[in-house]
Amino acid sequence: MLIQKNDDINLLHTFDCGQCFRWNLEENGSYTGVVGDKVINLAEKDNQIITNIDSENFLNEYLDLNRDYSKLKNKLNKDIVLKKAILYGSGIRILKQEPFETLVSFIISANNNIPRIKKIIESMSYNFGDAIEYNGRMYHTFPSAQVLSNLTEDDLAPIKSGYRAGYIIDAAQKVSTGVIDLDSVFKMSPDEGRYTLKQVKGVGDKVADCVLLFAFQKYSVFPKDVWIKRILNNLYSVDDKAFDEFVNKNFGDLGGFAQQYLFYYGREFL
DNA sequence: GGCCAGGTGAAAC
DNA sequence: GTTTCACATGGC
Repeated sequence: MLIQKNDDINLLHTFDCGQCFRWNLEENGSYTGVVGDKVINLAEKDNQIITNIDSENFLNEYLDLNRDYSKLKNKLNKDIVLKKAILYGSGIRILKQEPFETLVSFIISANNNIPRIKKIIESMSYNFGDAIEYNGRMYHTFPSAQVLSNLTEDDLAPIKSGYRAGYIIDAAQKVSTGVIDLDSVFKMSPDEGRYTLKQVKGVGDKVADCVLLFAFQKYSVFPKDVWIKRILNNLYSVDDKAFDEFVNKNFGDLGGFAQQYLFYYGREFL
């Protein structure tokens, strides 16, 4: 299936900017990922996106194609540094990812590096998710909270998540039993959502903020990790103490978008 | 070998 | 409240 290309999407930038872990570049230049129970392949060709998915609505939603990025970019472009970052990361789109998967993925991300984060997530899916065949290959869904909640830390040993195994199980149990109602976070303010997510062991401000931004569409949230601290320090001479105020004042409601552009830009050049 | 990686929890001040 | 340290694992 073809969908008319929104002229403001770039698959490389979108899948490489650090928000997601399960999209991989194929030899032919297309990207394959597992989203929910679907294996999706996407390719850019001329001014169109070619995909195996027959639901245009599904992709519009996941890629947030109905959002007018030119509008928010126009606002952010007033900042000279951001203008460069936006040019560099043109076509980044913040995906609407599944909350539980995003929560567990960013729990795994703590004190870890990206290649290993991806390996652990793939291994977890391979061991505990459902198999799907696509194009002669087997793929695996991200395991449900229900399935993970019945595992022990020993069961998780094969995925090599280290001390995070207990955190993963805690998240699965709190979600599957309803101690935490993830759906309710959609309706919450960022502060309420952060408070709710932080009830899970292994979830602090940074992990919670990534989940709020990448799964719950809290676009004002600006996840604060070592990289973005380094980047703001370098590009704006903002130190740790001035960080929060600077971010609120300069990026406001669009903090999440600004964070993604700056993160992607800064990681390449700093 | 030691240090680091998209932090966090727990135990000190 | 703020600071300090351990934490599984793997790559360099």
